[in-house]
Amino acid sequence: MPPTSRPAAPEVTWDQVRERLHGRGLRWTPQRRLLVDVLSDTDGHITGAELVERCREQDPETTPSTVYRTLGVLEDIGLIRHAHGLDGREEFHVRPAREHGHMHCSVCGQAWEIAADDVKGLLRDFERERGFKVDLGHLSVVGICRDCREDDAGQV
Amino acid sequence: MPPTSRPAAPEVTWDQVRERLHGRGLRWTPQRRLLVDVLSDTDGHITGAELVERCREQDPETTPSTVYRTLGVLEDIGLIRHAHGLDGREEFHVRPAREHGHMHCSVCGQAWEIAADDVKGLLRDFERERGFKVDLGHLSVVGICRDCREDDAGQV
DNA sequence: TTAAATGCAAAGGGTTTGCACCGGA
DNA sequence: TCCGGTGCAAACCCTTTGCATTTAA
Repeated sequence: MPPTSRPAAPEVTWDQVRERLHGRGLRWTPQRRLLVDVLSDTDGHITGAELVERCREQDPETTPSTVYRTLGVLEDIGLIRHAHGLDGREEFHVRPAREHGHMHCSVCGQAWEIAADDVKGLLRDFERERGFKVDLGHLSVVGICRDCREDDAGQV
Repeated sequence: MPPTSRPAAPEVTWDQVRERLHGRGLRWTPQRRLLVDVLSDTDGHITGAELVERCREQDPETTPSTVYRTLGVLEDIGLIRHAHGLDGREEFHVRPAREHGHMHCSVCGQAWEIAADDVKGLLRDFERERGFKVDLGHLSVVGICRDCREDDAGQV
């Protein structure tokens, strides 16, 4: 099972972002372009603060407020999603072709993706038994991964 | 399906907390007693800030630092656990006889408990296929509940 | 007696907001 | 032109920390 960072292969045609924005009467600015670029180089999850930092690497003028506001906009138009990491901070990720959740190891901090297929029983059961529509993109399962269990057998 | 707040029925003999603390060379103080009392009146999940507030209702002298430090201690000795709520904030809950996760509706904000039984397939699959030990107490499933789907059929 | 715990006040960190100015369309 | 976006700075909120003081055991 691969760690959270693997080769990108952006699912979204980023050139289309501009049009999606325009379609809603929103604007395409250099700052938004930069953020979109940074996001397109991201395949795993990344916090808002980290995005600010990466944008600053490209353009030191970047200000947090703009980044956070743009994140909101991008989420509104459905290009990114957020979930919550181990520490409870928001983590954004580029909305993939297939929605996925995350699996976090509380020992090593590594994270992996969870595909709908990996939890189809869960999705089905919640739907059937509770009428609850699980938001896969928001699902995060915390626990201890195989490696950490082996490294440190028999801990809480 | 009951909402998150239901009759208490504390699983833990709170009188024993004192002894657990003593057992570790830690102390039983009025402030800790108050927090433990407040916690024992809580069956769902509650944020640190809310705990501070509730303690203040009983004793306006309560200071946040003491509450947060005590929460850490109580978690260390295994009396409470924390997970992350919808907004990513830490939510503490009294460690129940049976560990459980939480199911949050992103529309109405209501939350329900998830028992091991409700997700036994998930626990088993992750164990078998990934060697991953899921931390049920940390599991939170976000989505849309039956009522909200009915109220507002056909929204994102 | 003495280490643990408290209270205060201040720092911290990420995120949000108000507001005047700027600039895509 | 005009409304959306930006940048700045300050506010916010919850949480953590340092340190002198208090207190449980």
